[in-house]
Amino acid sequence: MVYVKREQANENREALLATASRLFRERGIDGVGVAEIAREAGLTHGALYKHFRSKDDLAAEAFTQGLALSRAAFRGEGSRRKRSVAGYLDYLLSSLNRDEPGASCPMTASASEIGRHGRDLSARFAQGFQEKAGAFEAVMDDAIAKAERRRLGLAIVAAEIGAMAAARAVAKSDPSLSDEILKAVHAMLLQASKGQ
Amino acid sequence: MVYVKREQANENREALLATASRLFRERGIDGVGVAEIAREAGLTHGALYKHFRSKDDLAAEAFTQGLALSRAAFRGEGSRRKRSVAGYLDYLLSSLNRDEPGASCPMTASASEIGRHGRDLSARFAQGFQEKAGAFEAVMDDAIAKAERRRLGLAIVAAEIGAMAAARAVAKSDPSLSDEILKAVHAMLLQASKGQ
DNA sequence: TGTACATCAGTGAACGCGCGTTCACTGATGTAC
DNA sequence: TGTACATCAGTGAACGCGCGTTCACTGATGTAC
Repeated sequence: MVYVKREQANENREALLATASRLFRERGIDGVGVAEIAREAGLTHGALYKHFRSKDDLAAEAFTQGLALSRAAFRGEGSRRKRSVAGYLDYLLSSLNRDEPGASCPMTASASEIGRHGRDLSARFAQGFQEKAGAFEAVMDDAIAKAERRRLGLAIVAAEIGAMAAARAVAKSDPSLSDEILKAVHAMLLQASKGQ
Repeated sequence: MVYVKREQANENREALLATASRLFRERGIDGVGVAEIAREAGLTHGALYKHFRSKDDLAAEAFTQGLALSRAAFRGEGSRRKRSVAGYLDYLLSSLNRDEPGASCPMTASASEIGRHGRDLSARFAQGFQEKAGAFEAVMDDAIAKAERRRLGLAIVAAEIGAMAAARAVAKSDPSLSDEILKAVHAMLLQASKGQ
């Protein structure tokens, strides 16, 4: 494995990104070491530094990669899920999503950590946030004023992030409260998305 | 400082709790070491283990202590802030609150981390969450059905947590987006709290 | 197409460092009589 | 109230461990002629 073709090297890089992305979402950036990431990707930690300048760099790239994957899933590419506010909320606020943080949106999984890291991660979060809000705007009723749709898009995404974080936080001790939170936010956001 | 009266020992314990609570909110539980906490509280790390069984134990106690303090501030004890949904939201979703995570609600500061720690922290979070939701229920219009008030209370608190996490996440790279998020969620929640 | 050689992904030992936790020790504090 | 002694908060050295990062080395891969 020491001497690899370019193609193989690219695959290794992708494996590092995918592994890092998953583990960071599951256990937090501070909760996972580079050695473990490299090992799970089938490499040694030394190789990791041939692909990324630092753990912070890896975290930033992994965040963006996770965003891209979860965006594709969210928009329902290849699925028959309805592209509507209700359809999006059904997906985002499901218990399935709650129970698999490693496969879910990195913004949702790491919300309260991002502010403690560098400007780079912050900018990537901001980008992802606006895109997700834009997806909601795009499926809202045209009768709602543009500025109001923008406001609602931002608020819905923020609320969805909070709902998932809270639902995950209480899941271990109070599963029924966890479900209740998801349903309560779902109902409130669906109502709010119709405008006043 | 080695030989202290009971009273002094209690003060030291409180200092450890207050320091831990602040630092955990500012940098995350995984982001702060016990040595630093003890040092900032004016003790050595050895002393910390006379007051708490482990770092996890300290984290749980610090979380509850932070909850109690922030609850008092939130409910506006000793202030002339209005006890209403609008008054609560003004306070919780302010840029002041955003910029001082070390003094704000521990649920908001650590939302996405709690799910990765033990059942104990989860239960404390759940308790704090329900209390905060209850405070909102208590100031909502009586005309709204009880079950609906409960639903709204939970949804509002979840959304508020998400709004603050998102606002903090983007603050470093896009301060105006950060403000926009806080305002958007404020408007949406105020509207929602009036019932349909 | 063949040859000569720079590039480069990957290895694994090593770096210094800080982590959470334990422990022997100290002697003032607090208690029991 | 005085005395004898167990308790107990705090110290600081030490534990093993994992952290992020660096580096000398390897030799197949890819390129330049």
